[in-house]
Amino acid sequence: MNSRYEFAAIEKKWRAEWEKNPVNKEDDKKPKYYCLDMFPYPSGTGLHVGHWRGYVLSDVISRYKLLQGYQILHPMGWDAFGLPAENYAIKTNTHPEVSTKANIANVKRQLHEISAIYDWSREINTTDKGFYKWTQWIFARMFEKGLAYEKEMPLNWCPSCKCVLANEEATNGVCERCGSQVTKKNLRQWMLKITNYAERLLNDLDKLDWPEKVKKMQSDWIGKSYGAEVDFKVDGTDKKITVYTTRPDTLYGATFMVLSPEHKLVKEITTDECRQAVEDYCYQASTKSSVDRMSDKEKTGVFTGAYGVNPLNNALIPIWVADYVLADYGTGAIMCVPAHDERDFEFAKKFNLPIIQVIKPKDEEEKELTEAYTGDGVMVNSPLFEGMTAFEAKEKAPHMLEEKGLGKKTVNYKLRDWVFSRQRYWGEPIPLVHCPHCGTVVVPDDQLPVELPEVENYKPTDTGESPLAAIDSWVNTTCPKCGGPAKRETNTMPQWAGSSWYFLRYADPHNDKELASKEALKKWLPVDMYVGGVEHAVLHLLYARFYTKFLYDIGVVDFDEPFLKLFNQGMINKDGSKMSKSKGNVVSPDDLVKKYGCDSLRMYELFVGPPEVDSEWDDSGIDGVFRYLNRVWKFIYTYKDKNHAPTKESDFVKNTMIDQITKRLEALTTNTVVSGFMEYTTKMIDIAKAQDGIDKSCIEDLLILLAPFTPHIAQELWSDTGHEGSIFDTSWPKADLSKLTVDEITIPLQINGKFRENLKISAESDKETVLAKAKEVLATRLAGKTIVKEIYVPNKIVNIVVK
RNA sequence: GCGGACAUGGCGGAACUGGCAGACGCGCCAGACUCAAAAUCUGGUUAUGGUGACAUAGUGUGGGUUCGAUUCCCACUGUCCGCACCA
Repeated sequence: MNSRYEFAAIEKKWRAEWEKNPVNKEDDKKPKYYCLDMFPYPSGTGLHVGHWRGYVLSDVISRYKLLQGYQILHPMGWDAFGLPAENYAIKTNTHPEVSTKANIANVKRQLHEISAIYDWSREINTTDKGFYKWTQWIFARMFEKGLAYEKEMPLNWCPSCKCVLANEEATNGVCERCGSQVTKKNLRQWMLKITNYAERLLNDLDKLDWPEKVKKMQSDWIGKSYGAEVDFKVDGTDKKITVYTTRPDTLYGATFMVLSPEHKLVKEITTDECRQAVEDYCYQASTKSSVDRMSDKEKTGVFTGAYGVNPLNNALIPIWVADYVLADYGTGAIMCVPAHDERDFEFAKKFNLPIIQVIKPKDEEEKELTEAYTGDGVMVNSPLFEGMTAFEAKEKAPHMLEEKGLGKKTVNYKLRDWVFSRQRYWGEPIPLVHCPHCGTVVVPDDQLPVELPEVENYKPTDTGESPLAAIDSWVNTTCPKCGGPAKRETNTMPQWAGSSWYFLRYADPHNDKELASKEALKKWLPVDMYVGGVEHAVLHLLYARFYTKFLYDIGVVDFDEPFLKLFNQGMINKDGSKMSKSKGNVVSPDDLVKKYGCDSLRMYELFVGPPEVDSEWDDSGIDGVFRYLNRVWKFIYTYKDKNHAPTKESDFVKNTMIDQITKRLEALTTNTVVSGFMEYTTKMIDIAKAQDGIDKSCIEDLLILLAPFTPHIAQELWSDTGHEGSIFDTSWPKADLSKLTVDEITIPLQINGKFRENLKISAESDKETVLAKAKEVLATRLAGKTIVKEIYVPNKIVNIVVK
């Protein structure tokens, strides 16, 4: 054993050994633990220290569970289809297939530097034919079950990516990928009925051990609301307008109605005098981008000339058209109660429409409203709800209206169906064929995968058509049903398609008969721990849950939630902002590994701050853990042959260390795990120095505890201290709690809540003894004062209250 | 606008269910070793006053509950995040 910690040689040696003999072996006698990272998209810029954070954490968890006697599935793969990969290819003028391959090679090299226990025999790649065959297979099942449908509607269109976007990809009216402003384009697209699953996606959140923040984001995104649909007759016609409202209690306060510009009754009810203005308005609304439409501060709108009839009191109220009403939520039409809704209030003020108050705030005089009142209160001017409070009426109104045949109780969701087709080359072809006789026909399973053809020109077009549409030899095919000439669907799937189910494939990655065998799925799934960034809270994580529930429904899997526990690691910032190439603040792990070694960097990644919180990267901080590992090396080098019988002291330190490290690791507060290592190692070294030797088991347990964090040095020292084989074949030590008791305790003494002295006293002392001793110690400070109260919290504190 | 999270030394951060604030690390200062430097080791490091043991103040601001508050409650300020006309 060398007296110096030669990390480079040690790490090289053990990495080679572990490549030959992986420490993680399958053993069906053991319980399973599936620890998964959100698989990366193979980016051209490679990994930085921020990426390491999550990968190190999941590896530490995997190795810890391994030592606890589990068989571990800890796989890695590539999310390689989709816009990021394709945009990178276009930018560098390389075919996406070529650039993706090169990027994977580079990122894979970097991942090896982490020395994680990935099972590379299970590596997957969403762009492999053997993989996307099953991505298509799942789509085919959805199509058969009626969950995939085609619809023409105004969609989010990114002019830079030249592609439609799902709602989840266009939050704030900005393209999730490139940051361009999203416009609207009327297109015929494939949709997935994720809304069929809205209720289950919402309710089952309760089952999940996920960060509350992510659950809340999902439930807000699903956006369930309770209310009523109410029918308003259009005066002088036989038509009726159905509105959705969450405040049916305020029905008597409705003074006008608003239809969205896209509402199909707009044309039919508009009077001739108003027709020109309404048509102009609707045309303008249709050309506005969603950003413009949202960012308009002033409300706009036009009167249709028609009137609706309030079903409760037959009052005639004007019907307007305004773009603040969304076509695709509720019924696309609303009743407006300006007295009790902020938006309606603003609109009424601007267009001088009447305001009728139907809720009187409690303990307040009636006065003219200067803003909408949305709180609770007493119902007024509302015969049907006489004597109720507003919130009471809100509860009861849907039912009351239903009984009267004026409306019905309704539930609405903000969640929209998932726009599933993309006008891009680099994605899974949608396995459908359009036949002039048979209509849209799904490609039979035995003809899957529908392969992505190799093309010269993969760049997106401006027409809203995929580049695939230009390849006649690929587009023209025969109908699987009638054998006649037919055309292939030319859109591809969005980048989320593969990642919505990839975690299943790891269980059985080479299966060409099924997406994964029943046995393999039963053995490994669901995922026990999922580690990744919070940016996928409503994208990938929602889609993956939807896919899993669908596969559960058709009997492919026997669980309906894919990820039991989710951990979101925080971002690592540099100089106060997110690392990015353009800011030039990217810290590469490669250099740090060279300078300090993999073990030091792993440990520092965990030490830099609480893992769920964003942290600031400081290069000099790694010196601390590097020094620590050198201290460990020197400690063991010095004392490995100086065994000393266990003492009360050494037992106490050893067992507190085991107890604390385990507790802190279970809580995933890894920064305190590392500080614990430093603290307890120092204490051990002090003991060893004092008695010139140390109980061998102290060293052994320290090394096993260190193994998940710094595997190379732990293994090297394990071998150097005369142990055969892998340290990962040992097991995680258990603290002997009986060794944690002490004879003498130190109790802080306070006077009036302020710390004054410490009292050392036998741990068995009773209250009287402690208080008597305490007063003795504090005697000079208590002289001349009157004791009002004496407080003793056993083993914690003494507080004497004086006047 | 609505909703959520957070606020502790020069810096990153500890403090379990209310009980010695500042663990651990970085940085800095001093000392040891050295011809010297690096590395390493030892000690110090919230502020103010004092040679000193010690005293006083102190966890964004103002209040409250309590013997005792970084921790609980109320109001405010600031930072970050999510949603954003969802009727």
